Amino acid sequence: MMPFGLKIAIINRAFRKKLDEKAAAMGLTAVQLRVLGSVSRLEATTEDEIHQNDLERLEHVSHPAMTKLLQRLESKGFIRCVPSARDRRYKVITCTERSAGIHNMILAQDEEVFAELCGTLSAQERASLQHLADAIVQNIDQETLSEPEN
Amino acid sequence: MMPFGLKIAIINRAFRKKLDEKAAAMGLTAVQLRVLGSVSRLEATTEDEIHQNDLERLEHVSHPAMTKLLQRLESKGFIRCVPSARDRRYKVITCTERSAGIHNMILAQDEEVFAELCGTLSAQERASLQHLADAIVQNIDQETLSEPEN
DNA sequence: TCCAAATAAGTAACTAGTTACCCAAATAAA
DNA sequence: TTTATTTGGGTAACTAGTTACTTATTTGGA
Repeated sequence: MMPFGLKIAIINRAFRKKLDEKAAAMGLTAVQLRVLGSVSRLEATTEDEIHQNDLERLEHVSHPAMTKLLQRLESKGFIRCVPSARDRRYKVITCTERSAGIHNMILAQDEEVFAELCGTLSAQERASLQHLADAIVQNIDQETLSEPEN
Repeated sequence: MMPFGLKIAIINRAFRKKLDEKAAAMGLTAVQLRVLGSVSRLEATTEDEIHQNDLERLEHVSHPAMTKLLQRLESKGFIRCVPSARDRRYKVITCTERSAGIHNMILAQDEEVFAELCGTLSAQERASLQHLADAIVQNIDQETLSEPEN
């Protein structure tokens, strides 16, 4: 009887709120922590330069939102942004000493919040939820790929 | 490997985006449509006055966010707000002629978006997803009830 | 009865998200 | 080679969300 859109919005807000409390210990917000985690994870898994563009596509977030996020992360000293030598349109994003290899810690905090939210769910239910969420995200990825006219 | 918080944020954004397209036909945003749906649904299911307070608790949204949302819905002529005669601190919210009984239509649009997002999921998987989301929302409701010190 | 605590709603200032528009650099075509 | 298109990033203006603070009304206790 409660619309699905409302459920998702409530879960999203509750998740962000819980993660905000953990992120505050580093002087960050939940969203900033999540993006920092993505930068650190990409840095650990690819040799390529990381561009703002990549983060926008990964998080399905608009240009200006990512611009402001990265400006805040840079001003707080968690990332560095320099123009690419290969193509000066691109902004190359790297972690600083302060945030190098931080993705494991951030992933652990994400899992803690997930566990808190799923208090009453069995291990099977949690796994099922992760699987279903993956499938939907994959659908969304697929759709945005097939409509590049924008 | 993708953190759950990121999955939820991506799904939430995709849902809002799809619903925004439908809501635009009425000159509303997805969030405004959702709140209007809640007002209309409460109006149809209870005899009590509907207060801003009730909507904040239902949607797990902060005071100021709801204040601004209701101001926009009122200025667009979709709801009316008057102080309660019983207790003038309360704001009584009602649908206008324009929005009376609109909750069924809004729920149908929500279900359409849900179906689009779940394109590749079986009926069992969709039902399972709804059930899991309900359980988490219930957990969140429970927690916020047990910590009223704020 | 009067004053203090509780509570509904509003305001200020901020982060996060959107669309729509601008600029600069690279690419491709004349 | 010069011009036009494409593409990455930035800016403006808005909605939506947050916390922290203020205001006003009701309630309850001295």
